[in-house]
Amino acid sequence: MTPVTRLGELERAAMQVVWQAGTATAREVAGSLSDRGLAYTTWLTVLGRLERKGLLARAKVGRAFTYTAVASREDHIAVLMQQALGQADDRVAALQHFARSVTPAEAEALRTALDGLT
Amino acid sequence: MTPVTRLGELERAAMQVVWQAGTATAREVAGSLSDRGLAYTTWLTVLGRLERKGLLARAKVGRAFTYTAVASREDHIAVLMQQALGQADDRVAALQHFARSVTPAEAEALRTALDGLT
DNA sequence: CATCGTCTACTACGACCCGTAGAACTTCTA
DNA sequence: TAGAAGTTCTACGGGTCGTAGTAGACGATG
Repeated sequence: MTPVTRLGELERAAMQVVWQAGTATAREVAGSLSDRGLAYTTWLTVLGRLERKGLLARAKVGRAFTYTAVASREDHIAVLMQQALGQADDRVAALQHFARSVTPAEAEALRTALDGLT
Repeated sequence: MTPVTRLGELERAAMQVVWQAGTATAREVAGSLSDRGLAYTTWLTVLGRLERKGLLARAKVGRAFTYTAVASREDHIAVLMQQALGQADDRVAALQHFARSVTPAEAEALRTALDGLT
């Protein structure tokens, strides 16, 4: 199982912007991350790669493309966590270890989320 | 925060062997994974890289080195999961999503693990 | 219609990672 | 002391990622 999602630093940054914005053009992403001082075409390349990887979808709006995340940030993270978990020999044991690594507030949130499962 | 652990396929396989065995020499790892038909020195390189990455520690025993995992598999996995979680904007929301992605049995295990927290 | 600004596609390069392994050096051991 | 076993060093080829230029498409504008 080749890891579904192997992102670089720039790619992750771009995803964050798109997730935050819901939808964004290349220019908006570039603007949002202009503190990095990178060329506009760099972001075009990054967004293109993210699309090829299936993380973003794009649609032409006017003259430009608009990028949207295929999965929500939370879903994406859940996939990553499941991927990590997939390396476990004993998934239950791994989950128990993980449970011990979250903050009390997060533990509480997890508990209620688990209780909320139908 | 540069991702602490970015492993390749061979590296992961070697880690699995070491975790399983508790401690292993290069030859033992090579033997365990001999179905891959790789040269002994390939495994030496892989183990060396894992040591450089801080995942394995080694100690001379007789003429050969013995490799041991620095962290347990479960701890390692918990770190990976936390790393994924670290990309969340809202950790609680991400955890809730994750909770919905585990099997019922795992949910049950998680619940009891959480209840067992002091 | 000619031109300019915007946007995209294509191409590229260097750094680094990983799979893969040979060559050479060290060190027991018979 | 020669051979076996083990290790270190070096290296190469493919892939990913950061980074960006160039050229081409398309629409607006005088």
